[in-house]
Amino acid sequence: MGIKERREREKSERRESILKAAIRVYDKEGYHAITMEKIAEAAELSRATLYLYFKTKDEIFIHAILSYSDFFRERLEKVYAGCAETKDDLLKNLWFTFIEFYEKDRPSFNVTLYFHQSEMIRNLPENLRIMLDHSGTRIYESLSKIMAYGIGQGVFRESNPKTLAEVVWTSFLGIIHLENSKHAMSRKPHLAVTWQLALEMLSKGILKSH
Amino acid sequence: MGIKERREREKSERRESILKAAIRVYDKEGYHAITMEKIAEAAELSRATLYLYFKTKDEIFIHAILSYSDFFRERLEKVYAGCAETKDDLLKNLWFTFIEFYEKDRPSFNVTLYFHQSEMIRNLPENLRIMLDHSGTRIYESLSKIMAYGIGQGVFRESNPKTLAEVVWTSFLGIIHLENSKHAMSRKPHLAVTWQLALEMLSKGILKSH
Amino acid sequence: MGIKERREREKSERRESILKAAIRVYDKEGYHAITMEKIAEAAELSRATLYLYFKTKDEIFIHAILSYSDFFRERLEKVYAGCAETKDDLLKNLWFTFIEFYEKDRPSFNVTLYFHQSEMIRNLPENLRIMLDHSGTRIYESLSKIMAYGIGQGVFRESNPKTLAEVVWTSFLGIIHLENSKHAMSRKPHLAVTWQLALEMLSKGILKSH
Amino acid sequence: MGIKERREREKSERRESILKAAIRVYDKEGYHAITMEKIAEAAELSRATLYLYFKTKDEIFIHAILSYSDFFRERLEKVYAGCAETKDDLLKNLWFTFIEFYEKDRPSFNVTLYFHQSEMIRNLPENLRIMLDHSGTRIYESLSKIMAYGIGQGVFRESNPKTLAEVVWTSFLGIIHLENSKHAMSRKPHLAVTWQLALEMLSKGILKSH
DNA sequence: AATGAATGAGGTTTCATTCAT
DNA sequence: TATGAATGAAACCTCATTCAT
Repeated sequence: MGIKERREREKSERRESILKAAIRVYDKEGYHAITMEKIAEAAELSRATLYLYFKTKDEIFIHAILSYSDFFRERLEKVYAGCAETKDDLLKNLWFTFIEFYEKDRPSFNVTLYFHQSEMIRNLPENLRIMLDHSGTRIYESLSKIMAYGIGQGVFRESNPKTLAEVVWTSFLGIIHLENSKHAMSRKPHLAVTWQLALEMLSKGILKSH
Repeated sequence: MGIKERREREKSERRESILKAAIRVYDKEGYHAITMEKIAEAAELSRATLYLYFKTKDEIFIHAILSYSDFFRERLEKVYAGCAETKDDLLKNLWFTFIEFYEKDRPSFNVTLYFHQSEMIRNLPENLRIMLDHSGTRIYESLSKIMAYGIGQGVFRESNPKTLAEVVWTSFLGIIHLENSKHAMSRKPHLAVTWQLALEMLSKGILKSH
Repeated sequence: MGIKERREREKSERRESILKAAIRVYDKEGYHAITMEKIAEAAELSRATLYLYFKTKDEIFIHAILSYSDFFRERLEKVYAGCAETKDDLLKNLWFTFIEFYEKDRPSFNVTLYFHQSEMIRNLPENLRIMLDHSGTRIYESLSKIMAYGIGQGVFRESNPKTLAEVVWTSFLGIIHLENSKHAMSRKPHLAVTWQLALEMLSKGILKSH
Repeated sequence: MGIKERREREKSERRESILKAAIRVYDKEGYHAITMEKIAEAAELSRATLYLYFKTKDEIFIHAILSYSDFFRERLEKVYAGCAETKDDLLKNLWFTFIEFYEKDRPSFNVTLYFHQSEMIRNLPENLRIMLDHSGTRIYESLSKIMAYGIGQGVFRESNPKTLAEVVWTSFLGIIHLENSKHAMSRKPHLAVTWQLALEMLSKGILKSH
């Protein structure tokens, strides 16, 4: 039935708009300042209505993260699919994919980062924690596949692909943590420069002689 | 008079014990779960007494962090002082200093990391934010000095010392973020392994041919 | 739509009932003893609900006062409107209006008196202080108009109407202060007698002809 | 013994200085803002020391008031003693005594006024309440004597002396309440003018001959 | 489906007062 | 005598969540 489908679609759109509203509020005021009231306001709905779409406040954010993470994973899979063509530039390519992805939707990226902290995770109910864990794990799986490919092709040094994935990805995230911190301190950001050097150092190593 | 000095000492010890108690609570339950009540309990004092030593809850943590950071900086200065003897192993030496420092008092390290998030920073009153900022800045200054030395000695590749400091330090922190997250997810940690590989990759580079 | 109007009306009634509850609590226990808890109890609501209607505790009282003062001013305006008929009895008429008004709702009168103390005023946030000031000022304006009329008509002695208003009104209030004090001391009140004499003394002096 | 007496005297002086400190704090910040801490600071003593001289915070103020009231009563008794010489100017003389007394030490006057409110009285423990009541009563006794004299001498109209005392005294106090309120509202005071008119109005009415 | 109204459960902070030295 | 240190008792306010319409 067309009607039923329309209903579904509308419902789905409404959910989506709530997620966007939540992210918007986070971006403007930070997690602490977020209240259901503010999300509702941003979504132009009433507080009570939010509960028709999500059971709890945390659920809203987890869903926002999941959808965002899925999107990221798809992007990584594309990188993997294009590995053959990239070859020597695989690391560089991956790194730029990170950057591009971050730049496209910083608020969502930051929420995701924020919820992946132990502090947040610990306070999540079991079911949400598991969902979050899965989404994180899948990212690493995709990354690991790429690493494994690079190692197999002799592009990357011999090493455990999973661990290598962690090293590269946490290097990237570490820089973002730092820059966010700088931003909050009202200090000048150096994102591009730091990323550039990080990539270089990861690529060729910090030590001059090897 | 000895009495006055004893008083001073006791007061200082009491402050210290409150800071420790706060860290302990954080370690066990996380920031969200912390209440003055719980800190008081852990310190075996009444809630009101805490306010004799610190004006607000955040102040407690900031002071804990400052004292911890100072300690770290001293450690870094020692590394700097011993640069000449280290020479080629400078990066390795630094990295192990990080690890050693982290291992010695994880809870304090984690609190520090936690408060350096934008989320926390944003919600700090001006004065505490500035204190926190200073302490962070000084760490980077010490690190930068070491980097500058390494670059000057031809041990490290030509690069901006400050940026290099950021790259190395955020690599380290990124891994800790990851491991904390794993811990919260009840997953198996690989700290040592990841650190090891990260050091290797930073040292020699990820790419096989250069 | 009728529904919307009903909602509005109910909301307004609920506000009113909270104001009444607050006054009731004040009357029974005095300002010091008042807590949001007690007001809530008296209004048969939860503490949190009160905050849906008023932002702070003081706001509750200020609104009670404002509505009461407005009412008083209307009453004074009626006296003014009827000045012509009253003529020689203007002062007496006014004085009985005071009494009647006081008698009708002592608790509200006393709250108003209480908040007009410097002590209370000083501790009010700017916005509430201004509201309170306005309401007080308007009372004096109405009174002054009446005085001006009386002076113009040659009923009252030549004098500054505003100042005359202050003299008469503070005479009345002074007596109430005294009686309240007696009441609190569990001593016998003499309100009627004192008022009577005060009026007499004021009359013989204020009236031009004797 | 001289030593014992010196001790007594010092103790008494110390008490006095605490009372003064309390009044000073009240004058600067108002009753709400007063804490034992602030009084102690103003008296250059420690908080605990205050309790060596006064059992509770309220006791401090009550004693300040009592001493001030006694002083006032003495002043009134002098007026009474000089009644014969004053004769026709008795009311005027009395009124100026009020003013002079008020002007000499406004803070003390205001504290006294403040504590004579029902709100304060109600929250006083039995014993202090009684002390306060006595002091107030004695003032009225003195005033009544003066009134009775005036009536007896045919200067004042025939009336109940006690009631007349109340009328005159509350007229005066009412004006002070008003002026304090104005002050707190940052509005221009008219104390002198209002007093002047009040006296005039009271005079022409109170005096038998006109 | 949408919402206005209501609430329970806390958390931070302040202060008068006590007590051991 | 003087005081530093400690505390119990409150009070205000916020917010996620539920419910009746």
